[in-house]
Amino acid sequence: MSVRYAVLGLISQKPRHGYETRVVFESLVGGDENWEVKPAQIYTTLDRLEEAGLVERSSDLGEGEEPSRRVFQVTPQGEEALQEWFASPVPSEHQRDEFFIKLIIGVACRQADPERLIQTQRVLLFQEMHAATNQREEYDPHTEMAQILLLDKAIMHLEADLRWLDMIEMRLEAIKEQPLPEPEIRRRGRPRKGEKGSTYPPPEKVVSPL
Amino acid sequence: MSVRYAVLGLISQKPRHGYETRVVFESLVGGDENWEVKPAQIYTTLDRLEEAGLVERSSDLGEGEEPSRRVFQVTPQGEEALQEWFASPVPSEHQRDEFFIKLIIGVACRQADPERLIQTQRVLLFQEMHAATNQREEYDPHTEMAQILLLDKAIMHLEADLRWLDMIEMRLEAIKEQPLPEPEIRRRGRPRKGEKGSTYPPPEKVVSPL
DNA sequence: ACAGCCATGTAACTTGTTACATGATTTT
DNA sequence: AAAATCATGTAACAAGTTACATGGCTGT
Repeated sequence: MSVRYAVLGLISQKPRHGYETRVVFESLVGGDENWEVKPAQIYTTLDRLEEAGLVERSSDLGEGEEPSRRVFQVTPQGEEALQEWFASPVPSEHQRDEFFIKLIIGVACRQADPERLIQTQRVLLFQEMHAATNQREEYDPHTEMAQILLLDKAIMHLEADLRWLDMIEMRLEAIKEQPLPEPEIRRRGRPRKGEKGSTYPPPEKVVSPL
Repeated sequence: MSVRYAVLGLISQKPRHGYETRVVFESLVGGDENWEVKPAQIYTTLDRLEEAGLVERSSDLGEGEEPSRRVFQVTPQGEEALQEWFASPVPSEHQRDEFFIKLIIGVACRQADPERLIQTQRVLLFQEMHAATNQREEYDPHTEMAQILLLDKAIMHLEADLRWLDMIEMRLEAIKEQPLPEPEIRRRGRPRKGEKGSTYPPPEKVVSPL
């Protein structure tokens, strides 16, 4: 969801074609090693933005140069969508930790050695940490601050993941003893008199506390 | 990618049908509020696992009960795939921070107020932190350790995000002064003699340092 | 018989990736 | 002319979400 609006924003700043959009985006965000955007994604997002009416083909192609490149400019609706995007905060992604589910299921099915799982995971995290801190030092704090900040975030999250791995290891014995839950499985059809309601509740509107 | 193998693992532990898989998975991971899996995803993944030959329809349906439910069991290839999954660590997700790209582009295009962006983001993070810590206290440490651990991870990441937001705020003046980069845009066609290579390099095989 | 409820699908859509074709331009 | 190189595109796929239809069972 982020690339869509990033592309829209870049085009709103100035009409651009696909390649230019990609190159500017990647240089903003430290492309090559950090946040790579595949060319195909740029072109398909441009198509989709155009289809949504947020962007349109620009007829003026600079100085008559550059034929055969589709230059896009933003439409009023595009500007509007962009403002909405700016106005709304970004919710954290839900907690879908693949490692954890692997550990839990591996333990519950007794098909994997938990110590080994944790160890290989830790090795990978250390490698990633190493790579991130090394690369951080290669950036110029003056001209490449964005890249540094992004790497800082990655490093902080890696630290958290490592500490979390320690927490898991400390409670490993307890985890091992946890059996696979056997929750109530219901037949098809309407529940009987005493049976409780759905496991899959309707959206539960959470009202903002502010 | 995680749900695919989670489903495979649960089925390898014992033949199951779609609903049972979903309910067990959610109860493993603290479903309702934490890691929700839509029914549709379970059924489609089951179809895909079957198509991939990792899972097959089980003919024995318990005690002759339960007709009209597709019960699946794992195949030898499924077991194999599962072992591969267990053996390989989970790489951290790449750093694609939507808030950050929003901030950078908003600043560069002078279309958004950075202080306001940061403030609304911080408010949301605080809310999420509050919700997470509150919910953590409602779990029973003995029987719902998995849910607690997942929430711990979420909390640690929220802490990191809040600290990171502080870092960004401290460097905000510097960020504001950074102009949109204007990298070299190349024409189509082969580059001229002196021009440097591609912005989009082939995969760059990184050899593990171990 | 009918209404309500819920598991079980199915279809369409979204974001993103992989793999491959096409086209322009320059070097050899 | 041929090869090299890269931008531009297209098609197919993957994982996940949303919306909606279907079918089986129970209560009234």
